[in-house]
Amino acid sequence: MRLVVARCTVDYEGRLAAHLAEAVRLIMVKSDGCVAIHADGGAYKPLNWMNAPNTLLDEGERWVVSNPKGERLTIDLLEILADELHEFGPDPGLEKDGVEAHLQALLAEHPDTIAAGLTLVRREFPTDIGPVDLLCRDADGTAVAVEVKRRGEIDGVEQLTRYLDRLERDPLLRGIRGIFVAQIIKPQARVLAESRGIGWVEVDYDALRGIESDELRLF
Amino acid sequence: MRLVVARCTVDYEGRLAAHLAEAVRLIMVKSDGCVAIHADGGAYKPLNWMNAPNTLLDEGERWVVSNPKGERLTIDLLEILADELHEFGPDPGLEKDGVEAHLQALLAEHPDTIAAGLTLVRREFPTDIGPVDLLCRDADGTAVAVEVKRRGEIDGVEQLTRYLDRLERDPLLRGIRGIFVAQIIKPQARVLAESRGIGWVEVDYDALRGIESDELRLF
DNA sequence: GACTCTATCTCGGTA
DNA sequence: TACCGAGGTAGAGTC
Repeated sequence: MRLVVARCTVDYEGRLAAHLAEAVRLIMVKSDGCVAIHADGGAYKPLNWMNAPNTLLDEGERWVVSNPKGERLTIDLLEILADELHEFGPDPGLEKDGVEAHLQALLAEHPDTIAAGLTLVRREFPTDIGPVDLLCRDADGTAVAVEVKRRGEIDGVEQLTRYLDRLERDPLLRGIRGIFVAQIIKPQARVLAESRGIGWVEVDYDALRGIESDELRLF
Repeated sequence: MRLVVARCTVDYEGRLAAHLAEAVRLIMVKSDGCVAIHADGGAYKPLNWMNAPNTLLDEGERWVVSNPKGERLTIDLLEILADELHEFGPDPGLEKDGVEAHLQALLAEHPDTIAAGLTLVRREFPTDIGPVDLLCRDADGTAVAVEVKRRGEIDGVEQLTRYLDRLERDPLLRGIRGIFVAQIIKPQARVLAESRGIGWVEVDYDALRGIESDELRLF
């Protein structure tokens, strides 16, 4: 990784046009060629960047980074304050725990925490516009499509509505109803769900994990 | 900005749990206190980060960054390869050109490029579920709600549908129709729009800019 | 390759 | 402050 601290101006031409007036910034060039310009504040997101694959043309006081899509990042270096190269070696990468996929897996194991009597038919049940998170049956044998989100917002209700629309056309699933499940469901999403006859349930992730670990303890 | 290159392990506990096994990485500490851990490859996004406001507790070989929301980032430094401090000064920030707001402004100036005879009533016309990009009238005096996107996808059609649903309840707007406008509209979005009686138009951003600059040239 | 959806989304606006 | 919508969304997974 090459780290350059320099007074510079930057121009990006591509999906939009953007300009950075003169200031001191960090220019990070990673070993895969991607370039990021950071200010000393704000978020983790750089002011400007160029992902790999690209080609960096180093003309000394001007760098031009361009990629096959026709995007171009031009960096004019007015004063270089530091320029260092570091060897990093490989990175094992990030291990995550607690994202939507995990919540979905927990719910698939314990569908009755969504609604009493619910049993799982299949996870990621396919439709022609994408897979439904959980397809279940309730105690009466009625099909139930479940959409799982970490945070329940209006988009999720729209998504479930589209799935229900498709699934209703399948004779085996006729009469299907929907349940929107999330750790927190925003008021607007609740209202929209209710107005469409879709149920909604807030689930407690930590409680689900608790059930899981209790069961593991039995073995 | 403090730049530390170190062999380290990192743990994040907060909105999820995440762990980074031992490797050499860049630890960036910006002057507003935010911390980002970068690998030497991949995208511009750091592996782990903590935004301001937060507090960094430096215990030498262990840093603990915590924030008021209860998130915590723990960095264990096994070997420090570089540790530098740079003064940056203020940053004038990024100037952007060519985003949706600009497209909307151009279309508001030239509503007839959307459909012949269209005149603007108001930009950002309010409804109780959010503002419609453009409210217009066509040559017959019929109200027309226009949703503008840079890229036309299914979400935009859903959004416009919700607005139309609301606007139809206003006696002054009864009979309102919708037009979905974008630089590129995906086939699925077209089909959905058509199935709901919503019109769609692809507009040429550069051509609109051309009209604009031609007009400026007259002054 | 195209499409879909998640994200510690981030970021900016507004009420 | 919370809510809402845009993003050069990026990135992963699937088909």
